[in-house]
Amino acid sequence: MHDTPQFSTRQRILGAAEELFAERGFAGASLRQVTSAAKVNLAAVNYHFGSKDNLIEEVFRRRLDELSRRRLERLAEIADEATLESVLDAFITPALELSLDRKGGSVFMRVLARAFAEHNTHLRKFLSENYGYVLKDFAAAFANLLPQLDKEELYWRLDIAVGALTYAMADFGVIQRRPGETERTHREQMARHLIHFTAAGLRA
Amino acid sequence: MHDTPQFSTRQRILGAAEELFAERGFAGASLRQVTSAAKVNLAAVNYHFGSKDNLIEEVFRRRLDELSRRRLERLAEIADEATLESVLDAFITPALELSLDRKGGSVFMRVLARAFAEHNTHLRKFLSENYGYVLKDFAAAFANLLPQLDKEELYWRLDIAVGALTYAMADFGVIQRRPGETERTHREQMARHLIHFTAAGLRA
DNA sequence: GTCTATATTTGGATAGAC
DNA sequence: GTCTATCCAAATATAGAC
Repeated sequence: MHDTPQFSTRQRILGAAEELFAERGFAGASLRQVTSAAKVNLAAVNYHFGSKDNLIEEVFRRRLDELSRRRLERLAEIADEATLESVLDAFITPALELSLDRKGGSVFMRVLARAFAEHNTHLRKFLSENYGYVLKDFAAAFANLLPQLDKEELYWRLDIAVGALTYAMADFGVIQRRPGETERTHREQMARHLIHFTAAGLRA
Repeated sequence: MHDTPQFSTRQRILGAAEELFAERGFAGASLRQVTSAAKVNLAAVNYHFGSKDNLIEEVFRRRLDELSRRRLERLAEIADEATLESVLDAFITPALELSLDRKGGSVFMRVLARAFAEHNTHLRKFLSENYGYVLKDFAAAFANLLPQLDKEELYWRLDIAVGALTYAMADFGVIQRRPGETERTHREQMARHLIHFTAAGLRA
């Protein structure tokens, strides 16, 4: 009888890659570091993913498919009673839940923030082509709620808001809670403050 | 008679490194790419800076010494008539001016944003040890202007504000202006919107 | 201060046995 | 699907001539 690993080789690679990409960046984390952390053989990456670039895309796909679905689901649910706060909540809460529920989910928000900070053409194209519709739908929802703003003014504020959200949510994966506070409480507070702050900025 | 380069080898290396670090990250940009772009010999980096890590630190030092000085100068100037808007202006305008005046200054704001996105221990320590006092002084100014907020509430909002500012100012170095608009006008508008948005979020 | 040449390490990727 | 062994390109860094 031999060990039955809890996660498949493929899943272990994705998990280790996620963690190392968050910590050292896509260029900074080598495949050797990834396979070593995942406790799999170096050759396994190329067998399962073909190349490092494909591995990077898979790291995103694994989380973003579901995250996008849940964000749009929630946006649809609150359509009748949409406020700036409820729309922001529809965007933020699924990310918060991901960061709390899933092993590695919290780390992923940092990977996502890196992808935005990197102006890597290839990566941005991949994300925009596959998940750009989510941001578009949310932008439309905000436009409806802020009819007093002209198109240009709205553009500016959403740009700033997206930056603030991306940056703040990256910290879902950083431990900086005060003693006595649980991870969950800390992040829920963060989400609450983030909604409050951003809504005020948008309707300023 | 041979060419007299307008900038010294050292300066050319710093300029090329700044640009490539902004575009590809610290790990993503190799010294070969840097020296090639700077049109200097590969060995020149080690001669002038000793190592890649030292080069990275010098890229920051070259801009941050003056930027920090100007930010604090401006903060002192408006001390008597401090408002959220004027304090935010004291933080943002020197960065805006850097991005407009200096060759490569606009690119540097992207490098700075990368440094924040990277949770690189060594780099964060260097920045915090050498320039942390600037953020501390600004935090104190904000605390004075927001006496109704308890310490924790203030902490949250400043955290979110710093993220929004960092992220948005990185785009000082990205060309996305509309046709007919000058670079300067575009960035001045960005700064104006950023102050408006962030002030509203802080006093929400 | 700047060059050529090179030492040394590390990177991504693959071939072929099992 | 997973391993060992290896190829080859690219990385940082240095030695030594000029």
